[in-house]
Amino acid sequence: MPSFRAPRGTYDILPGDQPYWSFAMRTAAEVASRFGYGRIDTPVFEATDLFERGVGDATDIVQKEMYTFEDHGGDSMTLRPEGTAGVCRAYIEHGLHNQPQPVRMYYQANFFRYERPQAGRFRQFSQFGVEAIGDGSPYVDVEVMELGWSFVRALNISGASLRVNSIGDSECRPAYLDALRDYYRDHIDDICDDDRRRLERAPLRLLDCKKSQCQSIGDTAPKSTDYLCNACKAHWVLVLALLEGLKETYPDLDYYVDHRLVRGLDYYTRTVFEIEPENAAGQSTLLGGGRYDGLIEEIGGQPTPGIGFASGLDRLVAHVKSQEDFESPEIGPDVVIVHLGEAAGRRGASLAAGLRAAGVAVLVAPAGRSMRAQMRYSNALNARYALIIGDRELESGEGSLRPLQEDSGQAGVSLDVEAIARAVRGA
RNA sequence: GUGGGCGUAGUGUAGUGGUUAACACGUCAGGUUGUGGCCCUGAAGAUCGAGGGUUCAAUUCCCUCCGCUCACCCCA
Repeated sequence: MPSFRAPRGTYDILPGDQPYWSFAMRTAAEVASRFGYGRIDTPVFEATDLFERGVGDATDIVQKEMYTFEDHGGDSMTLRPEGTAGVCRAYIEHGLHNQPQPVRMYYQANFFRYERPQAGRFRQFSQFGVEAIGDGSPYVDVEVMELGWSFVRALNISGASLRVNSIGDSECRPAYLDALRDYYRDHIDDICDDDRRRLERAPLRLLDCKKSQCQSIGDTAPKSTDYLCNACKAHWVLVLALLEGLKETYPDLDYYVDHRLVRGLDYYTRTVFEIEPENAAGQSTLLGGGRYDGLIEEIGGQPTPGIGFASGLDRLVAHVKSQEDFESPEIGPDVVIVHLGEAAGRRGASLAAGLRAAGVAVLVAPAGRSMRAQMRYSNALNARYALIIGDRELESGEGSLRPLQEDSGQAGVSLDVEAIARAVRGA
């Protein structure tokens, strides 16, 4: 056994898997820019306070999942467990409220949470997320959902569904929570132990308990949308109307209101949503987000509305990989130089340098191997051509260029960069 | 943090209370004179996760630990 392995909950992405990742990341960037979102990168770590205040003291993330450390100056720092707090911090810090609102930004980055790994859940994970800050209108809510939906669609993931809900705001939520607690207190004997603990600490979470006994109780629990204040109600109604309108463009948009949809972070207000794959199970949420109208103010800015989502790239890539229709490019070098003898080796090395400088992808076969071995090597790398240089070629000044993607055919080519580059590109 | 499953070469697997732990893929080397893919031959590569125990003897039985994995929790 090797003495070192990737830390628990982390993994290596080897060259062979990179095509899946570049596809996902390229798609994310394309979709985001189509919607007018500009990329933002923020630091991997931030002041611990930012997350405690932004994400919420009471959340599991803050309570037990953060990678927190004290730096040498004595400040408490934390590896970012999510993306929104950092983006909002940047919005405030750089005065982005002076730009046309809303400010639309996206990120693609790694995040860190100390959790027990399982399928689709890692300690270092990758997210593509977007944030639209500075406009509280329902139009933006639906724009963000549309963005998320088209991203998942662009990844060729079919059968996904969009769940939406509204959990109100600071105005109307307290009354709803009271109603919810009252309801569950009446059923205190019927719910599971976990739920009894949740009752006071995180009442919203009662709703998405997976145990069957609790499910049926949740079904008849008070609905947040019945407790919305007038402003939240109007917002919600328009969100639904716009969502319905989206179906003109996306007839397969499978969205539905889920009264049990709540989210784990404290900052969410009003609209929340998730996209799940066809066979949802375990850690399957592909994308989740919502509105966070109190967050900017909470971390020291002017009251500013915002909405966004984050999608789990690790999970999305896993889906892409499982769908067999993904064709990997399988790209080899243009040329592998096969050389016999030291003089030919030196000549080959200098030709390789010249060709690379000219933009041709070239490898020199490992020195000291037989010609047969070098040819096998060229073939194994899926090269387009083998350029053979031995004593004969050195003397005549003409190398043998052998196409490897075809059964036969071999031509002489003058041993200079120009001629070889032309021959390789020519075809 | 709590449960279940699993730990044999780089990868995927087989196997047995007892002499040199097997197979496939991969890697490397050969298959005469300088030419790949298929094929053939050979080689390297495993303290059988670690430690302890039972036994004349353990990779195989038992315990502990570690690791991986799935699920709960929570979330992307």
